[in-house]
Amino acid sequence: MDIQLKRGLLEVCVLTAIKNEPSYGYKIIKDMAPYIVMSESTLYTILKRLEMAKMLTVKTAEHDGRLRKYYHITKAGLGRIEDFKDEWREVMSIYQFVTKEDSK
Amino acid sequence: MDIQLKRGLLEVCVLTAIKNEPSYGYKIIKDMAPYIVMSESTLYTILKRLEMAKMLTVKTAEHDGRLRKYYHITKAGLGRIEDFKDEWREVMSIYQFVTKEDSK
DNA sequence: CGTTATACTTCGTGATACGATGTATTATGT
DNA sequence: ACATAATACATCGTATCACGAAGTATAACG
Repeated sequence: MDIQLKRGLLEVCVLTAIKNEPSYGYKIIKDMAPYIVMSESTLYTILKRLEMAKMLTVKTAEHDGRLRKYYHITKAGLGRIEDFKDEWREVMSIYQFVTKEDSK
Repeated sequence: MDIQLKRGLLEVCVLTAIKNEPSYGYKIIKDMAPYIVMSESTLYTILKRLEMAKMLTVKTAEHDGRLRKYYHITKAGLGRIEDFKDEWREVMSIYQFVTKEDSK
């Protein structure tokens, strides 16, 4: 998928992936894979960015002797998803501009 | 509109704006304004990029004593629009992932 | 005669997705 | 038993790209 097209979607996808229950990096990538593929470096960058923006919080926990960082969505994070949905109207209007058969 | 969300759309919008008839920078911006707002620096950067990619060709012409650079779409440009439409399936699948009410 | 509209250009900057690379541990296969 | 893959996270450098700012120039308008 075109990288430019992904740019507006990745953040919201990550938030969506932790919306219903907290998750951790490795699992987020697997869960999103059927919809959108992202590299680990991208994911962890985004997670850090979302944490800085207080859209999620992090809790480190041990699982089978291995550390996992669980990401929990915040109200700001949920708000970000809603904003995205609102903006989608504009996106669809642009899509229609592109797909409408010639104005002639 | 969120700048990241625009990234995957701008190029295709520009191509769409010259799809039915050749146009020039200033007019393209005006024509697209109802759908998507872009600055002049952005547009001219994109036009140059699309020219390099041979998705459009340029013909300078005089109009009322002022120069205008008319941009004509090429087959590659039309192909780019079609590719975009194909990719839209994926985009919509992502949108549904984001908007589907909780998986519980 | 100044302001706005038309028309295009260049420069620097900030945001950001990605590949490459690295560190560790656990699981699987042969 | 030993190698390979899977799990899990982190960091660095790079390329792409939209944008604001600033500039050049002419025409139209009031």
